[in-house]
Amino acid sequence: MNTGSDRLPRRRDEARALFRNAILDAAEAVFAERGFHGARIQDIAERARIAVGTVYNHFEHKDEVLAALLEERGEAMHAQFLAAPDDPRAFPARLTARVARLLEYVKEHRAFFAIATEHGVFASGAAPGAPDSKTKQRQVERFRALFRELVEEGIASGDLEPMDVDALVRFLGGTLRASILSTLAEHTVDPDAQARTIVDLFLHGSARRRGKKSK
Amino acid sequence: MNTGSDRLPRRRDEARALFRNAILDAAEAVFAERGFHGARIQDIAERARIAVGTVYNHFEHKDEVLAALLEERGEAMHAQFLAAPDDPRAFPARLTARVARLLEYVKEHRAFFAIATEHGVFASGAAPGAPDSKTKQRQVERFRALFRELVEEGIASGDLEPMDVDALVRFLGGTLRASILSTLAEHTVDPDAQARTIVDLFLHGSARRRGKKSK
Amino acid sequence: MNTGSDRLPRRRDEARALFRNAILDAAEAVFAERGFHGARIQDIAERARIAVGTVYNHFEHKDEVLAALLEERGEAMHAQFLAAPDDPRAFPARLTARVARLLEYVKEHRAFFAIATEHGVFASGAAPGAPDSKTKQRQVERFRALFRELVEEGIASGDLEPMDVDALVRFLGGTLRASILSTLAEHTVDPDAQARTIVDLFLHGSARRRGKKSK
Amino acid sequence: MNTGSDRLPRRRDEARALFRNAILDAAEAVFAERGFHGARIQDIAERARIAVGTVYNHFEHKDEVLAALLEERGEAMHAQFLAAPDDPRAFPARLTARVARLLEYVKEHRAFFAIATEHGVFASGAAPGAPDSKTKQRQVERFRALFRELVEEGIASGDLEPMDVDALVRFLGGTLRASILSTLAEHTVDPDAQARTIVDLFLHGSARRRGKKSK
DNA sequence: TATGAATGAGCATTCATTCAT
DNA sequence: CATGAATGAATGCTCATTCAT
Repeated sequence: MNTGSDRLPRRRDEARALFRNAILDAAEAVFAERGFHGARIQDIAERARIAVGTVYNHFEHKDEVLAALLEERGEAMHAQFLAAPDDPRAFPARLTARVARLLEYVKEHRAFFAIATEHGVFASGAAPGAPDSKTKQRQVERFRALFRELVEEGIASGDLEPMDVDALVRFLGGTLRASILSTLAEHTVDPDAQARTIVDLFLHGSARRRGKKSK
Repeated sequence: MNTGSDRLPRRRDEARALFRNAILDAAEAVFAERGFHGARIQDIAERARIAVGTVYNHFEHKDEVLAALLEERGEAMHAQFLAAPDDPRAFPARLTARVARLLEYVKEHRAFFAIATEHGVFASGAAPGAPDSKTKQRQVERFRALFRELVEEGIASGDLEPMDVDALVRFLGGTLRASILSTLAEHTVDPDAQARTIVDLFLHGSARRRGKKSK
Repeated sequence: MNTGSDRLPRRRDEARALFRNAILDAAEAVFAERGFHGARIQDIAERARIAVGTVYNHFEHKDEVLAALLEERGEAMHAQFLAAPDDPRAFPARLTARVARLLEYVKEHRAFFAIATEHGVFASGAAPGAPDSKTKQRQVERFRALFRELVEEGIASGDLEPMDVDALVRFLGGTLRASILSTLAEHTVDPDAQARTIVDLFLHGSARRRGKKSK
Repeated sequence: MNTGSDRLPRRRDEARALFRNAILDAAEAVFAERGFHGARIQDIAERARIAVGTVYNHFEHKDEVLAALLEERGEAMHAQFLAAPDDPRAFPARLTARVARLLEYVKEHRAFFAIATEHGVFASGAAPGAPDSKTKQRQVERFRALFRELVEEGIASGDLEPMDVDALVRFLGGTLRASILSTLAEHTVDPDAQARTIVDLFLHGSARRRGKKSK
């Protein structure tokens, strides 16, 4: 299954991937700390314990480091938010499950989430001045599409008010963004409980509930 | 009413204010377009049709230009969002009126709103790498306090669910931020209608309403 | 003797001279404190309690302020060092009297002396980078000429070794410069005593005197 | 003697030293020509035939270039002035030998001597406005200490008048400074002859010598 | 391929000088 | 003539990118 000839290339590829990943890890930390402009390639290289030149052996430009970061880590985050086979069928519970998974991802990648929102991945308001790569736009679209799908699903199932889809998408993005960002610093919150709160607000708002409804 | 002796000083002060304002106007546009780091003092000066040195006759540092912008324009925006004597008494209508005024302000100062949110005025998620002046922090606190007050008022009046105040504050901020940012590009929306939609989402969420309640 | 018509002009001239002097006084202090390059016209104006523009009503350039300073105050210092009618006839006593007068002048104009030496007035080694005006050169020459005259007088009278005049001039300048500069900070020294020490070193050097000669 | 493993580092260090030296050489010339403030990093870089950035790869600030210059070249000059094993024992001859060595050094480093004196290394009268680094102060102290030592030695041996040591130190510094500076431009003088003249003036002053003593 | 020094365009800031009031 | 704000050339320093080793 593994011929001798491809053993070396494979090793080589693994080595490349190792470097690449180390760079992205470092970039994640540094971009989150200082923002895109404040982060120097030098800083990233130092944090990755490699030389500046090496960064340029893996990425053409500083922009590309950011793009790759948003692309690859965004892909993972995106995957977490996708519906899973075992998710409940009912819309509210289903949404809650997905949000909980997202929160769990964020818990492990606080820095990345900060970067992602800074670059408008969650709810527009992009960072002006930062590079506006294709990749970045695509990632933004990707999440927007996911949200839209979700909202349409909710409308179809009769769980969401059949109103302007874009408005609902923004509402969902804004709610998630604000709630998650604020927990970036805290380390204690339980993802499931938080997810329930978020979804409850998204679904029923903040108005006083007289009857028995909620949850 | 205007003695001869103070005529000159008054003129001078007016001139100073004129320059200062021109700089802030230019900065508003340039910061919004390119972000803090991307904005060159040169750009701001050119846009204001003055010389670079003049900028420094009015502000000590680039940072200070941003701080003054957030301070002064933020003050105005803040004022719009304050309760007005003629506002309705009932919480929902009251909130709607205030949001509508805010929207009207934003309509005239799209660029500023973008900057304000980028710097975390509306809902944290500050821009890393940007200067973190006292002024800026104060402005952020200011809005947070206003939101908190509003939320507490709503809880007191029985219109809002008596839950974690911070969570509601974030929810409100996130909802406003997302909704308003998305309309920054559009020129057509009616502030009142938009305000109603926003407040409705904030109060009753996105869940399908079976009964007759909403409007 | 004083017709009505010239009264006003005279007053005007006096006013001009007042301003001019205030500027030079301020410049003396600021140049001494921060050096030519470090001194900003602004600083000088502030110290003189006038506006920057006013400095330019009296001097064309920054250079010219320095030049005027060296010229006018140098003239005064020069005058002190000139032989006076009452000076003793014998060369050593004569030299001592002149040096004592110089020291007295310096006592009152420490700042100026520092500037003068910085600009090579006493013993070359000019400050590179500082403007090299005609005036400045003239002032330098002036003192050099005075020293040369003095040395030649000493040789003629048989009191100085008839050696290379330039070498003696430098020796005299160097001895004066070093001795005076070091006393710039101290406030206690008696000019006469110091003058005697300086002249003694200049005349007889530092070698141990066995016999009875000195003084 | 030279293992393979250290060959590369050694080369690198050599390269670094080469650049560093080129920068210091250039700085020596430019500082001497235009003074500290007048010297632009650009000028130094151009003279060294390197890029501006390279200067900053070797020195943090402009100040540091000057400091390194004073430190390193000053060290060498200092070394020349130190007593050597072969120096004569008798004070006058000993001093003459040392001064001659100093003159020889200066002959090769005219520019540096000018800078050193400008910054007060030889006899106070520091350049106001120029940076006042630790290094610089140390270098000044260093020479002063050397002079003091020398003077004390002379007093101990009975060759110098047992008077105020500081006064003698200043006298020596002033004499050297003035004599050397004036020869900076000339290229012909014989160091030994000049040293004899200087020391003779320092020891016996400029007064006419009747007897047979001198030399 | 990793390294890290060299490069130089780019930018914030200063300050001598001008000029309308 | 005094004033002081406007001007813009000049300069120190940074940092993305290149490239010889």
